[in-house]
Amino acid sequence: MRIGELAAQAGLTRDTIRFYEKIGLVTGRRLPNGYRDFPPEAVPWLQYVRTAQTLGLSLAEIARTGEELRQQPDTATALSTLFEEKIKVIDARMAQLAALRTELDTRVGTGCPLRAAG
Amino acid sequence: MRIGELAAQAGLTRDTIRFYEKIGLVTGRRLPNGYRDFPPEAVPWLQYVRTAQTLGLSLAEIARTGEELRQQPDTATALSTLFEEKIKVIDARMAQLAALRTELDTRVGTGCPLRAAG
DNA sequence: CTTGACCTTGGACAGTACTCCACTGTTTAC
DNA sequence: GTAAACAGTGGAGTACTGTCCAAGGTCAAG
Repeated sequence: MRIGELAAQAGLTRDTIRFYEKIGLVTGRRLPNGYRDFPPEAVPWLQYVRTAQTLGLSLAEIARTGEELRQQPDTATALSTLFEEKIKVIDARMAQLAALRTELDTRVGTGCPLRAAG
Repeated sequence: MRIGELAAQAGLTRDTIRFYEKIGLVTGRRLPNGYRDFPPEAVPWLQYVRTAQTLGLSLAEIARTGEELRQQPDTATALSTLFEEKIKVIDARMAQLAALRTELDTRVGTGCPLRAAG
């Protein structure tokens, strides 16, 4: 798959994919003419990258994840472990938000002291 | 309150507060000697800024919130409205995370196709 | 009256995540 | 065989959110 098709399928620009390749977030082969050639798995991988980004992970962290994945002998197990970890991250973040929500909720109607300070 | 005390109470550096002032996120008067002088309300305001940041709001958006607050005649009501809106943001984000969690959950143990694509 | 803590400004620098550009080469369609 | 669509490179530029520094002014304590 060439860069244009990957870009279209992953919902990114070609420039973004070249940037991702530069920082090691995706890897691909080269065709004899020099064009990049990506495996089909690059599509779900980039979708996962998006997912991980919305979790607040930096691209560097996500790239590290990819590294680890490639070094695992049992990829399926490694993936499950990875997802379980991500779920923990989500749970922690949701708890954080819930606490924030409670805090704001109690402030509604109280007129707390933020007046004119901004 | 001078900048150092505000920084200490809000858990920020002086440089950060100067930066926030530059982008209109906090405002203060000046003492005759040129030192910045912040009102006590700046402390909870900056704490709110932190809160809003963890909600994923940019500093520009938060600054706009502050602007709006200052233009409201009934600040208590305006604040309640504001908090209610933030709670909606939280709820939306939590729903998003919950969906993500479900997605990852179903993938655990299935060995889906991310193999070696990173 | 000096020392040290605190304050000022302006500007440089950093890290993240892109985004755009010019210029050039390749492939595809007509 | 030529034009359009696609690909490559290198490098500059952008937006955001700070962080650090140098050079200097202010103030309280001893």
